[in-house]
Amino acid sequence: MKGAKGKGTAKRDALKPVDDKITVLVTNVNHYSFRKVGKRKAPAKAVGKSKAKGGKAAKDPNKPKRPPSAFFVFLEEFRQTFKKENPTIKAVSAVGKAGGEKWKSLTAAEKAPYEAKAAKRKSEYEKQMNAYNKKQESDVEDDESDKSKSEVDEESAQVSALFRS
DNA sequence: AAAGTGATTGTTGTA
DNA sequence: TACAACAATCACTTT
Repeated sequence: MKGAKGKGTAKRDALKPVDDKITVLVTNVNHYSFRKVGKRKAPAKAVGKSKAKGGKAAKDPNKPKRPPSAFFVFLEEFRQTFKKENPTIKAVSAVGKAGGEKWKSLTAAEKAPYEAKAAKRKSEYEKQMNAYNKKQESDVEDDESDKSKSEVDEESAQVSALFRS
């Protein structure tokens, strides 16, 4: 009975806390209203990672993944630091909590570099999406013999994008 | 063996 | 406009 998870079938958060901090910034923010005060996710979607069963959606290795937010960029670095100071702690939950707490303690100026990097990532994402969409159009139907040429051309574009930075 | 889970915040995509 | 879903990570859990 380790019962580490407890819920078991609970997808990601089922019922997340979010009850004490959110109210604060809601008052003045008219643009974005409430940040989803209450539940984050209701349906039980399989995320699409696996599935790979008779279906067709998902399972697109070429599909570019969403660009990491500034917080995630910060997390990448934070994880290393956290791991060094806490080599024994490897739980994602521990790093996530510590990272979130630290992130909030950072000032806008300190977040700036991370946001800049995130913006850059987004730029690349758009570029890759462009290539991905283009591929989709060509991929709908056609002869696979010509596909090789297309793939090579697209890869070159992506590689070039990476070098541009 | 391989996919899923947990925990964080931000951004993207969709209705 | 507002919400749902997903992005990385890694040991453990489940099928």
